[in-house]
Amino acid sequence: MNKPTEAELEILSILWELKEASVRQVHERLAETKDTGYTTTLKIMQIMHAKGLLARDEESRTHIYRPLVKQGDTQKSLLKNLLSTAFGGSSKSLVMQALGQEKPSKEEMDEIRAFLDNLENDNR
Amino acid sequence: MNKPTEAELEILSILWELKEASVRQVHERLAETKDTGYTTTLKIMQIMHAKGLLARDEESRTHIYRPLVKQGDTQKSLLKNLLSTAFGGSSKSLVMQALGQEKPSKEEMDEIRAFLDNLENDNR
DNA sequence: TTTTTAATACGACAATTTTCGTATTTATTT
DNA sequence: AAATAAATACGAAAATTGTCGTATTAAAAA
Repeated sequence: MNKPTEAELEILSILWELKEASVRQVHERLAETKDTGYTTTLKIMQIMHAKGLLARDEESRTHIYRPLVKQGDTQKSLLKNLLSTAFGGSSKSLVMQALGQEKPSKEEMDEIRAFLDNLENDNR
Repeated sequence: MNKPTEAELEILSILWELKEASVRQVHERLAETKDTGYTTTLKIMQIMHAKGLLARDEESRTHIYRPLVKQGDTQKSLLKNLLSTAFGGSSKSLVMQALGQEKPSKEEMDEIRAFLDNLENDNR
């Protein structure tokens, strides 16, 4: 399980949302926040395909790419890494920092509460 | 505010815990999980010092380093980045993944609940 | 059918990060 | 004092990542 690079993660993120897309579509989304050329996006997506991070459908001239890694799995491994390097393994402090970052809606908070309650009973 | 590199973060992490340490002390901790030479650790810490990430006391022959960036600030910026790239901005899903990762103690869970309650009243 | 447009392939360069060898300096031991 | 040990300084190579120019190929338009 190789950790995706920063640029790869940006692309994965777009594909997780769109499910599938052409290089151009991805590039256009990327261009909103970044200022790099089309061929750069293309190249990175080709590399990701070679690495097994993306599948691609070559039927039509415009290739269509899909993510091959699950968002959840990637999230899990990135968090695990961040937890140990930056948070000294304390999920509590991570969680509180994250909540301070972006306030969730009331509904989401309730979900989190429910999740906490489950966790407490559940013995792992 | 530059994002520390992976190797820098590992070192910061150790220094946040120890408050201050020599290169050798840091290197010995690093060596538990990594297999790189002493001079590599030294070099990176020198670079970090040059960048203003670490302070160093040169009184004795063995220099003593201290972190100059706060753990909280670094956590905040890393989380912000991760949140937008890997979690589509949803702090809820980040929080739930993190909780699933490492189950906090009962006390910690209560703190999180309290934090949630505060957050809900507080309007930001 | 010719021209233009839009896509991929590929290689090479640039930038950043990591790694370490070697020299030098300073302290400690014999 | 000489030899040994332990530290820093420094530069350069290696590895990784990001960038793009140019060639080629395929489709669409004229």
